[in-house]
Amino acid sequence: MKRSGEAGDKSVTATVKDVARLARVSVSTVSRVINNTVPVEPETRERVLSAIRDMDFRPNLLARGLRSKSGNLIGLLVPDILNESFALMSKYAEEYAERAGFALIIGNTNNDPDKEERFIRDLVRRHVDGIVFSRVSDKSRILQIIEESKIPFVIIDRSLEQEDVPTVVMDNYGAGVTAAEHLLSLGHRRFACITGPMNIAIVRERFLGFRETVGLRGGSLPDSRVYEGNFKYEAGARAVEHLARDQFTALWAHNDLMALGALNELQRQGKRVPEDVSLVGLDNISIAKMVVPPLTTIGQPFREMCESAVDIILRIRRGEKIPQLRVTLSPELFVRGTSGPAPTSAT
Amino acid sequence: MKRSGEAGDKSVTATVKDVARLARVSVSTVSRVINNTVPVEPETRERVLSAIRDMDFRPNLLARGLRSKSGNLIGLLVPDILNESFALMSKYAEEYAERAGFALIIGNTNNDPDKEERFIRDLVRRHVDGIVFSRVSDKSRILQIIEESKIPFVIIDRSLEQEDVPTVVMDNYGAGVTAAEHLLSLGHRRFACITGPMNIAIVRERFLGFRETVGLRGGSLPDSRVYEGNFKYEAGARAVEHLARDQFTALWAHNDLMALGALNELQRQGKRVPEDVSLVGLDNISIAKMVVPPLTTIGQPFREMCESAVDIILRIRRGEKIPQLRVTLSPELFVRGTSGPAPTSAT
DNA sequence: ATGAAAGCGCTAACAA
DNA sequence: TTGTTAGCGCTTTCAT
Repeated sequence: MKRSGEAGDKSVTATVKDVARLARVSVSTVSRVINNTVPVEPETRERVLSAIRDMDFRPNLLARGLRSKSGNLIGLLVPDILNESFALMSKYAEEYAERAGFALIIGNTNNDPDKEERFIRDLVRRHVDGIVFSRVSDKSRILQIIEESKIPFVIIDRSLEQEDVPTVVMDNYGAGVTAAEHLLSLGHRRFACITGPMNIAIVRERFLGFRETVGLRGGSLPDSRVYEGNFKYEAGARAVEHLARDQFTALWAHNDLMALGALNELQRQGKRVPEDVSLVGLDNISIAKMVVPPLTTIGQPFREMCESAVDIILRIRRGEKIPQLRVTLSPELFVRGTSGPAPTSAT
Repeated sequence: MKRSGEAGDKSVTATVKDVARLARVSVSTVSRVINNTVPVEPETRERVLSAIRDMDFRPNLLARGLRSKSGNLIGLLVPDILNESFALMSKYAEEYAERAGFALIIGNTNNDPDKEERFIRDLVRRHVDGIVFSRVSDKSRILQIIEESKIPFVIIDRSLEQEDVPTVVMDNYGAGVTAAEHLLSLGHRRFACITGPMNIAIVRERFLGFRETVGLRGGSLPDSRVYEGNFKYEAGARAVEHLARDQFTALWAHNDLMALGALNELQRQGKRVPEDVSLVGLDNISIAKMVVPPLTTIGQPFREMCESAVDIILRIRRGEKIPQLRVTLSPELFVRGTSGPAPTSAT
């Protein structure tokens, strides 16, 4: 049995053809009504719309995609969906994509360059309208695949050495400045820092902003008080063990997980936070405000970053010129319980 | 300029037609080689494969989907991607889907029934091969849409009143039994419980398993020591405030977030954990092992659940009969630092 | 074992 | 303003 074409036949998905028949117009007119491309006689238009309603017609996105090269789908690649920051990115990106009439297909690359490549290839085969990705690997091959595909793309949260690629990032240098200024304003002079992996560009930027600001304002941050971590909780604890013999009153960790690990180890050592040591994190993850004392931290502007990323994709797609290839957004400081005045005894 | 068809022309995506021309066969033969449908002369096959390699040909999934009703895509709907448990589900589901040759499109419904419906409708329009979803709303409309679409689906993690729907869940009753038995074996007799919202079926099951086991083995759990929470951190703290005047030595929270809130409030009240009160959670989220003392908890078998869910989708798709409509998997107990022997003074 | 041709459901020339 | 028609790139009869 083929489709019957009768009104009210909702059990089988209706097609433009069915709608056309019911509305007594051609399929192209149906298409015109759906897509608002060229004007249609109001009366005809009404007939079509009513037929669409009657049959509960919804255009097959595969057919549309095949024909018009747009399936209203945007791909998002994140390195680790278990990381709350990336889950947040997924959430916001999806919200903005939906608002613009696009669905979002999320790929969790699991920090695996091969998987990242497989994902990109899959997205290309699905002819997505754009790809937003937080890049993990530096294999230029991936960038090449995506550039060849002519699919609009934008890199989010991690910046590339290359400058000619659309990118949306937090002002990482600024985050370092913010952390330093907050602690300096509380009277601290002896600083320590737990960084992320130094081979990541944004990590170096964060550190630079922090160290330069500390230096400029008379604080001290010798190399012995800098610990290179890996963004994991355990690294924070290890860092504090490592820094234990050194005297410092202010500590900035490059993410909240390491800050939490550091907090835990500081307390285990009998140090009071913030009375003996002030601590600042970065990310503003949800547990940050649950620990005791609640963590002072810097929040990334993920909402704005995602909005901007989706917006850039849509602009490129429409053939618009992008005013600035690199969008930099400001971090936000959340002052809570782990930062306080520098101990007066410390000189 | 149309596609050139020359070997090595990778800048424009090659099509079956290009491959056919290069291999000097018809497009149908190319299709046969790709899909291994009917046997192809080894020599011809080699020619085709080599052409595919040369042109870096990858079938357009929209075209394939349009024609064969399968775009190798499975949809996953979760109520909140920020919830680590659902992020974990996304991760595992994606892994198993990829292993089976499918991509996963993740939808974050944000606990919004309307959004859930929009998502389902979108997935239907994309003709996905299956839908896995952790259901939020009880609007039967959604189930109706998805059933009408004839797309294979399975409900994961949340069970429905309806029995005739493919479902994969943890044994929630068993989780309650496990929690109770662990605490009973440590000598506890005076129990308390922080539950999730009682209108959720799995919450009632958890509670039932806990209460029945406690009752059967001579423990006490009066209604005054049962607090209905909402799965959030703050609810755990509130619960403990509420239960404060009551004497209990063992507390089970229906998720880790509430357990952590409870732990925090217990410590604030000066109660020692586990010396005065033993505490058990559920979920085994990553921070569970980071707090002090590390949280004893029950882990959901998400990995197996996702594997099973994807497997069920694929079976239905192949037209196989599902042996059991409802798959129930066992939880796992992780004994850590928040549970210990009942205080001897407590009678 | 292989090829020719039809067609999935849609959009976009091109005509009228 | 509307209809006719030709594909998008693939799979799948139906012949051979």
